[in-house]
Amino acid sequence: MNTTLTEQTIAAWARLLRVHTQWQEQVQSALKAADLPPLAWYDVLLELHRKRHGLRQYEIGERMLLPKHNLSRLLDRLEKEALVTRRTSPEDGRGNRVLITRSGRRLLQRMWPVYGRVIQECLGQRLTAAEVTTLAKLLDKLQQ
Amino acid sequence: MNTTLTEQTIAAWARLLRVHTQWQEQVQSALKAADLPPLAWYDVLLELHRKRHGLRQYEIGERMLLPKHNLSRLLDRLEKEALVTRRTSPEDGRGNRVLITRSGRRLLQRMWPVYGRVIQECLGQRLTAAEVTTLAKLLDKLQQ
DNA sequence: TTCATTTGGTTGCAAATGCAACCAAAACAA
DNA sequence: TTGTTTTGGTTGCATTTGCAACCAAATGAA
Repeated sequence: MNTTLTEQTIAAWARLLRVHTQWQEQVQSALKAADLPPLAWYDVLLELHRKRHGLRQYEIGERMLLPKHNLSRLLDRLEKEALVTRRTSPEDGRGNRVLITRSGRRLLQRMWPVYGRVIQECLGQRLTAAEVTTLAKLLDKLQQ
Repeated sequence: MNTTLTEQTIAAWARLLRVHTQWQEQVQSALKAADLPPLAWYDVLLELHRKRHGLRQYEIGERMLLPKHNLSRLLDRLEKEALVTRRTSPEDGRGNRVLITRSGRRLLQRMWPVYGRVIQECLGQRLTAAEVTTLAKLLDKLQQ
């Protein structure tokens, strides 16, 4: 097992952090320019969109790597805008099941073009298809 | 110019975001466990450490991709802990020049081992040297 | 010179995040 | 059964971030 930190490793690390902030800026400002809510809303809605029977709150938290108290209040905001509903869970009296609403799906559809365009501009356009694949593979190795 | 967003591009994008959050969690919790301040403090101090004559505030902001109001208050906190000093700039009456203090450098030295270890664990250890180099190159293409 | 514009930085207020404590239901143990 | 621990989720409070307005010095135009 290699324990020596190299310059290349530090460089890769620093670049990933920087790329991430740039992307974040691009996405958020594009969304704002289109008068759309922040990216986190999209993430929640997308997770829910995929599951016909909704998700438990903790499941969303796991998928999004979001601490529970944080998610709790994020859902408060989404619920206030009627984009999701919280229904007390039949299988577990403590928790609840979160479902996306019709207008939640509509919002998702309005956000995707804006988001997708930024992804293409920041990533798709700057690398060849082969490079993108390589990148995806490397990042996959870094997960979990 | 390629304008079609592929599945691979979306996958790479999503993975980078996820890897970033994981890293962030790892770093911050390691720092906290060692009773050290957040990563942003390290970043500022490192930039200043490299420049004998300090930096203008806006220069730090550019390097860190941090909005100015945000940086302004970050420096307030650092200054309150005597890790940096703000000196009114001789060359420009509006701005100021920020310098690292001796204890700022000491803090940097205490933070680095903790930070470096996480970098090695999350990145260095998980890829071969060649892969790290490839990753660094790809990320470089994505910058700016 | 004078006036308008830009730039570097700060501040007040609202919104979001982190932390710790909390509550109630579920799971486990005796 | 009863008592303890764990789990899912919420809430109060402090810290941080974002936004917009602001100030003063610098730059540029007339």
